[in-house]
Parts: sequence; C-alpha cells; structure tokens
Amino acid sequence: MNIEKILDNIYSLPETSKQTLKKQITEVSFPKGHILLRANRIEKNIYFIKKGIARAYSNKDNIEITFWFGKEGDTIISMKSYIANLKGYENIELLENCELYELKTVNLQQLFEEDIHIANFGRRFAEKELIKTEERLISRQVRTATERYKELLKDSPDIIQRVQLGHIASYLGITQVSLSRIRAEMK
Amino acid sequence: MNIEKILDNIYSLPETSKQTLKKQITEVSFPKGHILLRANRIEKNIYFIKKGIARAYSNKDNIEITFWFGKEGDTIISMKSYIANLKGYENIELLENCELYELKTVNLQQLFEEDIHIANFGRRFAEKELIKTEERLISRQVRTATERYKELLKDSPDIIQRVQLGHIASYLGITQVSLSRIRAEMK
DNA sequence: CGTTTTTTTTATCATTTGTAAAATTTTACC
DNA sequence: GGTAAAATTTTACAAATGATAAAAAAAACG
Repeated sequence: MNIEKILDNIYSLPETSKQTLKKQITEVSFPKGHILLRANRIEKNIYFIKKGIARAYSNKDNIEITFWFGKEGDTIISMKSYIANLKGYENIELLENCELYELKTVNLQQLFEEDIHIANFGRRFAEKELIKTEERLISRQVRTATERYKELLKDSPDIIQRVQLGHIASYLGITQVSLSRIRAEMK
Repeated sequence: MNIEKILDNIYSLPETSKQTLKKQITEVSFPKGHILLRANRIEKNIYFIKKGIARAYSNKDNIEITFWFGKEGDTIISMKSYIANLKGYENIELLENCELYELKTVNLQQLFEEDIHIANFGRRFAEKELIKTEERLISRQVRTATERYKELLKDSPDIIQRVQLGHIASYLGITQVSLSRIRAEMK
C-alpha cells in the first residue's frame, strides 16, 4: 500500500500540507524476524507498513505476550514514546520481510505546531487509533476467547493465514492448547 | 475540580484560545443513578467531571459489564460518537450525585478547524485517552486478575472505596465471588 | 433504633482452562 | 526429495475459576 493512500486513509490533507508531510518520509526495508522497536526505550521513529506484517509483544516472566498485529496500511509506533516521550512497553517483530515508510517523530511534532491541517491530521490519527484500541479492550472484556477468535477470523482472515497460532493464542489471551481446542470444536 | 484545571491538565492553551473554548462549556448536575449516555445512540455532548464518579457498561446477555470508571477531572464521552459520529457501546451511569461540565461536540469540532491551538488540544486529548486505553488493554493481557486488582488498589484506591465490588469485579473481568476470594487471600 | 434491602463473603460442586508431554503435521533447507 | 526443525494438535491430569445457594455483614430508611 503506497504512502499516498495510507495518509489519505488517516485524514484528507490539502495538497500543500500533504507534500510538506511526505517530504519527511523515507522508505526502508527489513527482513523477517527483525526487531524494529524495543521495549524500555524511547523510540524516535514511527513507521507505516507498505508491505508485510508485524506483531507487538511484551515479556512477562520470560513469556512473550502478543497484543497487536499490523499489516499493510497500519502504523508501527511506540505510543508511549510518541505521545509522552517515555519508554514503551512493546517489542515490534517483523513476521515477514517488510517494506516500510519511516517518519521521525520530532519532525512530525514540529509540523503540528506550524500547520493546522497537519495538527488535525495528528488528531485524527490518535482518534482512529483510540477507537481501534477501545474496540479491542471492550471486545476483550465482553466476549469470550472463542467469540474473539471468530471475530478475528471474520475481520482479519489474513492474520490467521499469515501468523502462527502460538502468537494468535497469546493475542487472544489463551494458551495454544485452548486455541487448538476451539479450532477442533469449530470443524 | 474546576474547568480551568481540567483543561490545563489536557493541554496548555494560550489564554485567548482557552477563553474561546470555555465559552462553549456549561455546568450541569445530575443525581446518583442517572444514566448520562446510552449505548446505541449517537451522543452529542461530552462531559468533564467536576465532582462525582461514574461508570461505563455494556449489556451482554442481560448482564452488565463495566469497563470504565471516571472520577473528578476525567472525561465522560462516547468515543464512537465523538470520533466517528457512530452509535456508541457504552451506557454511562453516575454512581454519585455529580457536577459536570458539558460541551457540545459540534462546537468543539468547529473550533478544531479554526484554531490551531485548539486542534492541538484535541490531538493531545485523544493521545492521552489513547495511552490510558492502551495501558488498560496491555494490563488486561499481561496481568492476572489478582495483579490488576492490586494495581487498581494502588492507582485508584478511591475507586475501591466509592464503588461497589460487583462493578469492580466486572471491570476486572472476574465474578464477584472470585474477587471476594482474592480479597480474602490478601488479608 | 429496628427493620428491610443491598452488598459481600463463604461453601460446595461443576466446568473451564492450564501444564506438561507425546504424537502428528507442516515447513524449511540442504 | 529427504531430513531436520518448527509448529500444531492431542491426551491426561492438575489447578483455577465459575455457578449457585446460603449466611453474614453493611447500608438505607422510616
């Protein structure tokens, strides 16, 4: 997915503002398995996924807990770093060879102060991420693991195709054995 | 908590912008038990809590599932309504007699287009809510119910004082009986 | 202050989910 | 294509959590 479309999906910027923003963005590539962002660091860049898939995870008692998947069009970001300039909780691992668009946080923040359209772009970005995060939180609270698996299957069938089930089980908050049981019952 | 302080906590606005925003805000009061916002509606107002406490809940198979508590300084909002102009998932119940500041969403959105400082205020607001929501999601994924109870006890001891345990159990994602067991073990 | 209602705790039993290990299937790579 | 490695499923057993009911405690109210 190209950068033009990714930006437009977030907020419809006037052409001049869009050009200003695009000037700050470069293309980068990393292989499968690369750790793009690390927990307990203040990360300086954000990324948009042109091609590939990634996951965010935290370590808890030497166990990796996956809590996010991203694919084409999604943003890879340490929210804590971006918003509060604090160390983040997430490691981001690329699960496929990835092509990414890179943007330095400081440059974006500079533009927020100078251009009202880009400020509203930034507002819209945070708002959209907020809705997604809230939806996941509520889903987690209200639905059972089985329901959430079916929801994922419906909303993101490609995630289930492209990501190994151990990560998906972790994301759903259950063990791989439980996920196996759920899948067996659905046949 | 007065409106001056609430706004300042979100984003430090220049005095003229702050006055512009404050002109759109009025004070209202409602009794304990009042349902301020309802699920499956597009809500037109947002509220800041001057005094009192509230919870958000959804209904699932005739059971109320609480997923948020707000107190002095917090914002009561249907994110889906505010951000996407769509019906929200939450009912908001006031758990005490409340004094609130009311702001019409349309008026705020108008100001986002006109005043870069207010646009950045809106960005900051969404970003801060995002961090809070993300923190809760990760906490839910990474920590056990017992750990989350202790976290709540540490971060918001007043919630546990002021809210009945049935709501807190629901918020933690466990039954009231389980919460009782957790509390018994901690003595 | 005493009564009623609501909230919280306790006890018992059933169900779900987790842990560990083995069996099977799929994938990666020489 | 064959072998090794990795991923997934299955099984057996243990631990945790839920459902239900009932008792105890606390709060609300005349």
